[in-house]
Amino acid sequence: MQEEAQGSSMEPVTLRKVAAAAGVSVATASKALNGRGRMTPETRKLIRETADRMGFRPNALAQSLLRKRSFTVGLLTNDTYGRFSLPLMAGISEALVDKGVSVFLCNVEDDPRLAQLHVNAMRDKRVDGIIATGKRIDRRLPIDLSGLGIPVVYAFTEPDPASIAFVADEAGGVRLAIEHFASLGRRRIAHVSGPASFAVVHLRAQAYRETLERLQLAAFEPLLGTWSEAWGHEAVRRLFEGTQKPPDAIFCGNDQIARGVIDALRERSVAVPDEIGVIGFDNWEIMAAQSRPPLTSVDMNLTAIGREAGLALLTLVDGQKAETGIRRLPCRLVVRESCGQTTVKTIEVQSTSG
Amino acid sequence: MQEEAQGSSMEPVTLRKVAAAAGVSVATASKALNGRGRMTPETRKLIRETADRMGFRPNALAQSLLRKRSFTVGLLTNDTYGRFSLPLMAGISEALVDKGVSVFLCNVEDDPRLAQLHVNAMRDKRVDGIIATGKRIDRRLPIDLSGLGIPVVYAFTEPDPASIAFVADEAGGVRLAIEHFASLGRRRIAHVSGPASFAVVHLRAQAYRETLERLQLAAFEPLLGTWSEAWGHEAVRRLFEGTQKPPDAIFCGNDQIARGVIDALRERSVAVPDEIGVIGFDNWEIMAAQSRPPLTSVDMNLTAIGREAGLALLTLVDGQKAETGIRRLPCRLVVRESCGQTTVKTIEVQSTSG
DNA sequence: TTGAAAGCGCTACCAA
DNA sequence: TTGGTAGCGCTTTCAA
Repeated sequence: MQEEAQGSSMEPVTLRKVAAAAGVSVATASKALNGRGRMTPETRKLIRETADRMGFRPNALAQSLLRKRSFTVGLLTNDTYGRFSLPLMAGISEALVDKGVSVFLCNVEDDPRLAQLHVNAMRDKRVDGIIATGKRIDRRLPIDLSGLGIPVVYAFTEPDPASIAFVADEAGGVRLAIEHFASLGRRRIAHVSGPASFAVVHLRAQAYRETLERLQLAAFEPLLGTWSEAWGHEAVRRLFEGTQKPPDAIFCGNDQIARGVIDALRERSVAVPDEIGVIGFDNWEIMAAQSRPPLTSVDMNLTAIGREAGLALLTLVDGQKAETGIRRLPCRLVVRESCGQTTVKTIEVQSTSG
Repeated sequence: MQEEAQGSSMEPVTLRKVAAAAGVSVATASKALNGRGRMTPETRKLIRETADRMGFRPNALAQSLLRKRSFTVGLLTNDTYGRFSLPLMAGISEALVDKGVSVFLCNVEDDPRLAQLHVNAMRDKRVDGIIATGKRIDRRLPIDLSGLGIPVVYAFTEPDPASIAFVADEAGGVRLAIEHFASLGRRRIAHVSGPASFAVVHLRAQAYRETLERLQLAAFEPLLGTWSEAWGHEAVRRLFEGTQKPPDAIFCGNDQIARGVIDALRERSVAVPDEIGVIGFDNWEIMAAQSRPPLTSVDMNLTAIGREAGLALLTLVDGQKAETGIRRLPCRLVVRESCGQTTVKTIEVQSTSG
C-alpha cells in the first residue's frame, strides 16, 4: 500500500469562529482570552472553554503585525559544525523559549552574501533582535549589524563598538588552572597553546605569566603551535628533550593539545598524574572524559554566556537601556583525574567583569 | 565614556510611504514591486527606485497573513550538542535559504513539555512545515507530530508511519567499507561495534555478514560494546588474546571505537596499516583526521540528507503530494591512511533506496 | 494604466 | 459588561 503524504489543511480556527460559537463578539473573545478588559467570570469562562474545545491558537502573525513585536529573534553564526556555538545556542534557547520567543538559526559561514541574505530575511520577518555568535572572539562576522535599527547582542565573537558583548573570562579560567596546580604542590608549570594568530593565545599566555608571578613561581616560555594533538606530542618532546629540567605540570590551550600531551607522556612512560599533571581548556566532554586518565579542564560556561546574551537581548527589546561593553563571565574548572584528584568536581570564581 | 545601547527605532518604511513619495497609490506600488499587474515601464521604474532609495523592505508578517504562507519552517531536534544534527541543519538551511525560507531551531531534549512548548510556538507562528531530526534513527521525538495539519518530514530519527523520512543507507556504507578492505587484499575482517540496544548496530552487523558472505570470506562474530575508545581498546585485547588467529582488518561501528582500536594496536606494536587495516564510521573529521594514522571512515552524508529533507518539505508545503516511506541516501567512504592508501579520496555508490 | 476598497486575524479604543 | 469600529501593512479584485 502506497500512501500519499500531504499538508492536510483543515480550515484554521480563528477568533471570529470562537466568538461566533460562544455567541459573543470578537472583541469580547479577544479580551477574554488575553485576560484583559472586564466581564463576568461566566462569560470569560465560557469563551475560554469554547476556545479550548475548538483548539483555538491565536495567529501570532496577526498579533505581531499589531503589537510590532514578533517574539522572534535571529541567531547569526559562522560556526557551522562548531562545538562552541552549540552550547551557546542551548543557553540562548533556554533563556528565550519560556518567554515565547523563537529563534531563527542563521549560519552564514564567512560569506558576506549569505550573511546579507539571512539578515534581509530576518529584517523582513521583523525579528525583535539579533544575537551574533562565532567561533573566535577575535573575528567579526562578515556583515555589519550596526545601524539596523534592531537591538544586537554579541556572544563569543568580536563585537561592534558601543554594543553589548559577552565572552568568557579567559584570564580567570587560566588562574583557576594554575592555582589548582599550585595547590597540589606543582611548581614547574609549563604552558602549551595554539597559534599566535589567535587573540586567546595571548590572553591566556599573559594570564599564565601573571599568575605564576603572583605565586612566585618561575614561568616557562609558552610553547605556541596548532590546536592539535600532534602539536601536543611535539611540545612534550621539546619539553623533555631540551636542556632544562622538565615540568611537573602542563597547562594546555585546549583539550586536543592536552590529549596529545597525555598520549605523548604515556609513550614516554611519564606517569599522569603521579609525575606530572595536565589541564586542558574548553572542557570538551567527549575529548576530556575519554582521555586516559580523564582530563581536568577549564570550562568556559558557554551555555551561561548564551543565557545571559539572550536575557540581555530581551531587555533591549523591551526598550530598556543597557550599558555597553564587554562582559566577561566566569569560567569553571572541571576536575577529573589528570592532576591527582580522583573525584569529579568543579571550581568557580566570581566574574572579574569588564 | 559610557554609552547606552538601545534598540534605536526609526520609523519603518512602509509601502504607504513609498507610494506617497512616488506619487502613486499603494496598490500600484505593490504591483510595481512584485512585478505584477500592468503599468508603464516608467511608473514601475520610478516606484522601484523610490523604494530602493528609501530602503523599503516589505513586512513579511503582513504578507504572510494574507498569503497564508510564512516562509518559515521549524526544525525540531533532541540532539543538543550533537555532531549529527549540525551537518543535517547545514543541509536543511542550505536548501531553504535561497527560497527565502527561515528556520526556527527548536531543541527539545527528551522533554515532552519542552517539545509541546516549541510546537505550540511554531503553530502560533504559522510555520509552513516541520522537519524532525534526532540523534538516533530508532528513537522518536517526545511528541506526536501527526495530525498537526502541517507537513512534516523526518530526517535521521524514527518517523511516524505514513510519513516521509530520510536516513543514510547504512548497509551500503558497510558494503563500501568491507569491499574496500577486500580490494586491498584483506581477508580476515572483524567488526567492533556499539551496544545491542541501537538499531544501527544490528543493521551494520547484518550488512557486515551479508557482504562477507557474498565475497566468500569468513565472518568474525561481531563484538558489541559501547561507543567509546575504551571499548575499542578492550575489543583489540579480545581479538588478539583469544585463541583464534587475529584479523588483518577491523571495521568499527564509529570513529571513537576506531580511534581506541588504533591506539591499542599501536600499544601492541601491530602496525596500521601495514599489518592491519582499520575503518571507522561517521567520518567525524576531528576524530578521524587526528588519529595516527588518519582514519578511513564511512561518511553518512548528513548534509545531503538535510538538503533532501528540506527540499521534500518544500514540495509538501507547495501542496504537492509525495510518496511516503523511508528514503535511504548513499554513504561515501572517505579514504585516509588507516588501510594502506595514502591519498585522501572518496568512494560513492548509488543509493539502494527503499 | 491606475486606484479605491475590501480584507487577512487580531487588538484597542470608545460608545452603548 | 459588552460590542462596533478602526487599523496594523500588505495584496487583490474590480471599477474608473
